[in-house]
Amino acid sequence: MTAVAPLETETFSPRQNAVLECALKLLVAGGEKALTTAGIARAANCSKESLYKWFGDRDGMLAAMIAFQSSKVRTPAPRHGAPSLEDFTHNLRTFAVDLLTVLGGEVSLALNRLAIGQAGPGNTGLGHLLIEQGRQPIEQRARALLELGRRHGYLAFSDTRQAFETLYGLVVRDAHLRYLLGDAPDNEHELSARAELAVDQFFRLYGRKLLKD
Amino acid sequence: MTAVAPLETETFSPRQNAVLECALKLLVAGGEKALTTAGIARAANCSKESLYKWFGDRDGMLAAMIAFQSSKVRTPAPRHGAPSLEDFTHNLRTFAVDLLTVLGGEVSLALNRLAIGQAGPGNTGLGHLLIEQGRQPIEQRARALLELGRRHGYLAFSDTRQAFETLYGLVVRDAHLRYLLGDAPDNEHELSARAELAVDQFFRLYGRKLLKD
DNA sequence: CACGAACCGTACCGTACGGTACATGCCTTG
DNA sequence: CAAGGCATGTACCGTACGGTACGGTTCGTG
Repeated sequence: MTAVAPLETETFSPRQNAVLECALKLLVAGGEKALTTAGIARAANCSKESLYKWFGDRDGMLAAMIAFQSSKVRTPAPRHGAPSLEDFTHNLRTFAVDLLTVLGGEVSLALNRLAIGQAGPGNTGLGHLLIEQGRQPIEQRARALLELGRRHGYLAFSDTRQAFETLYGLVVRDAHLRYLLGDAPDNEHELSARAELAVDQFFRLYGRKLLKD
Repeated sequence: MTAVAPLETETFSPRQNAVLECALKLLVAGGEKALTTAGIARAANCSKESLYKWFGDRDGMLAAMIAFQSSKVRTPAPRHGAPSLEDFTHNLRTFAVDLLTVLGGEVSLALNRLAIGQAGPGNTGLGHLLIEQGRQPIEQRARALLELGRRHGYLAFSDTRQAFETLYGLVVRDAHLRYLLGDAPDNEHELSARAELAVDQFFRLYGRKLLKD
């Protein structure tokens, strides 16, 4: 099919991007019930007919919103070279804080709530889309980071996926679900404290014994 | 307030329980969109008027469903006494498997999807209810288990909450969210393997060095 | 300038839902 | 047996949404 598509920035026109941005704002502000076609058209100063012309139907609109949001996020590649143990630890902590920040972000929460609310026995489309577009980049970045640490002798593991999932669990715990259910996200101080503790625990599980005593 | 209420099975009449059971079945089968008042009345052979008489409105119905479901779950208290290390390890693994099984259960997933879909900027009612009714018992059971292990010298920690959250993260990882988004739950074999690994990791973080070499 | 494409705003249609009202029937109670 | 409460089932109402159709406007193009 479209296996040769080289750039994913061209999936939508600027006008459509603006409309999707408005739709995201609406979703964040009022949840799924506030995301009506009429509401989007009114907020974006466009006609419903254009919405249906561009996105097909409401589900296409939701999928487009997910794709658009994921296209906005650039996953910063960790600068390679030869990081010291301190650098690498700092990288891990930064990743942990970034992860918690992203998961607690308004737009991410709204889209996750949307996909989860839609998910049912048969409706796995949005969910899988969200996993693909939102989760995979994070996992790729984390796996690259972990393997970098292994190459430099700071970490020891055989299964990258297992190591990543452990790190994810230590960092996120049940925070994501609490956020989704409406709990107020933690402040920046708690966030970094959690990240530090999680990375510390992760090193005790997967770090080579380069740490003091 | 009702601190002396010995039995919480009396919150709803048997007839109402049957209706709630039907409503849960509908929710599990078809998601939130299938949970209409007319549908519930038809499936339960009752009238809409009775529904509104018993539960007030639709939100009251949802809250009653959560309360009813949580009232069905009995948290088995770990048998006290003096467990050996093997017993205690087995208890932890059982807890881990139970936790994953509960979180992956159809009813739990459906209710969580419902509450998450409803959750928004102001709508935190159902979410908090779900946290209180569904989460607290599990946490209490786990904390009791952890402190039992500490009393017997198998574990060493100062902050029970921190230890519990670590155990939770190691056991659950991102499984709950994947379930919620529509991923098929893991089979029993994967489940117990995950539980075993998680408990092993937890011992390496919080266990006294009673493990071999 | 003339033409056409794209788009906006609005009006419209069918449907489906939450909630209410009412008529019928069952079952307890005096 | 009579009467009243309680539940069922159906019909009904207002509303709001997804989706479509249409007239008017803007803008690029030959």
